[in-house]
Amino acid sequence: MMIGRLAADRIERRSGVSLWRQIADKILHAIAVGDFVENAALPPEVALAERYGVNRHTVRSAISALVQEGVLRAEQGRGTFVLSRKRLSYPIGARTRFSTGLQEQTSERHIVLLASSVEPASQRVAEGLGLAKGADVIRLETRGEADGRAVSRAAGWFEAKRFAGIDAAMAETGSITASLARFGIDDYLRQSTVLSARHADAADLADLDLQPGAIVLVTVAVNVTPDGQPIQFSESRFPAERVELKLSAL
Amino acid sequence: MMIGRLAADRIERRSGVSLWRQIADKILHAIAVGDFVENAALPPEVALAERYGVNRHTVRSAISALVQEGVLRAEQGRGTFVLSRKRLSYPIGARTRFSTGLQEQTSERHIVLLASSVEPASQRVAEGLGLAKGADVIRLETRGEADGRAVSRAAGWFEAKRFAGIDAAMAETGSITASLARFGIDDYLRQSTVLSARHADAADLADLDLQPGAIVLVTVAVNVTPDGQPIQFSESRFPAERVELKLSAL
DNA sequence: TATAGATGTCTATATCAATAGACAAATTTA
DNA sequence: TAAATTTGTCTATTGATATAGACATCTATA
Repeated sequence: MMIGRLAADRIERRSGVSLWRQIADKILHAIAVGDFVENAALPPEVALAERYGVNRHTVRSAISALVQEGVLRAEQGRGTFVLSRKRLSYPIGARTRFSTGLQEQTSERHIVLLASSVEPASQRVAEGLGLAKGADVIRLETRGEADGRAVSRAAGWFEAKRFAGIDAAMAETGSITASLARFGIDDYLRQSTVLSARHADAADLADLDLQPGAIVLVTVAVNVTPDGQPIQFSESRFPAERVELKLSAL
Repeated sequence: MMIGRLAADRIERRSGVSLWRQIADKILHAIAVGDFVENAALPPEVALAERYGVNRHTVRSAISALVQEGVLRAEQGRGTFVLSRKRLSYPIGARTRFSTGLQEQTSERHIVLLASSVEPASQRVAEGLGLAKGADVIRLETRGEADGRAVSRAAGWFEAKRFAGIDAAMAETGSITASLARFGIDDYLRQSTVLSARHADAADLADLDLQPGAIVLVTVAVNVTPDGQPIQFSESRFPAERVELKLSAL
């Protein structure tokens, strides 16, 4: 049998994605995988240019974008250095909680409530929560942050009748778990999670402080009480360059 | 409290991703989400141009790329029609199997063995399988296809000593489950799954028949026997435009 | 059979992306 | 201190990307 060929470090031209963007992505990937080590210097520009088969100026465009993003720092005469940390590993399982899973990887994390509103349930929200379409639901828009970096952006929907005032509780406690506890929910489980990925749109870019072209992981999930009552429908977006999802307790 | 603003259907300029590529991605997304319906006509080019705030010719570039990909069909004088099907929902859970989960969504699916080889275990493979680094492992390179479309591309590693000949079994049966059965493994469980997403690299583009700029979901997983012995370490890539991952039995 | 509405083709122009080469400026090393 | 290495800046050229407008061609419909 033949031996599978290794994936070449090559670049696609005329693809609608500029070479400098592709190379920036490769450098990000190399950092995430550990090929380029934190606090160490990247190979010099001429070496990278040869490695990727492009002009040195093209490599410089990629590097300058990553400097802009805060991933690299260039020093004239010395080299270009990796600043960025490794990706966080966000656990997803039966008892997915924001804070708990990141405890060991970060020194600080919290959830910010960006906005809240009452609205009629859309088709999918109604289905997820087992309500009639159009029933009143409360929507909470939140951002998760860890060590000063945005790591998630989520919308959560709750039945308005049952959870009236959860927006205030969330604003006060900064925790979904603590807010639900005020409504007598001491425990809840992840019933289902659907996962996809796409390019960040304009809203993601602003919310998660990303650069155009970035990728977001998207989860759509339903949380239920231990006896199976749906209590929360949510859609979360994670910046793929900063977060990987670790599916646990399967 | 303020009401969260809706994500605008807007476009990023000077991002390294050309406008036509971004619009092609948006159209793909709209199809996947059901905004543009299968077999129906897209809005006319001038309407799309206005909607996305670009020139009609830019929309035409996006459409012509998708026609090239086989997603759309343009007919002069009539309109542009959606050919592509919805995304498959690939289940991931304790008993993740390729064929079983896609049965109800597809009329035909199978796994192709592309290549196999014996190699020394890398650090992560050795860790995953609980072997010493450098121990001989068998690598199987496979592609999953459903209704004639590539839906996954995977590399699987098995301990060479214990599973000698699994490459031949795989070539013959076209099934990991059936091949493992020949070695006395009647059941196995998904122990862990780590998920990430990135832009498709050159290898992905060729293997999964994607266009540059496409996104792939990547899972790294370990399968174990019911009593916890690791038997398979795998890295799978799924084209995000064709597949979403449904995490079940959490 | 006109006419409106849709895609297809052409020309022209401005800007972005990529390559090429030369040299400056800062830092490290011999 | 001199040389080598590395990032920074500049000019120039080519091709891809995006906009703009005019008009052709095909289809469905009033």
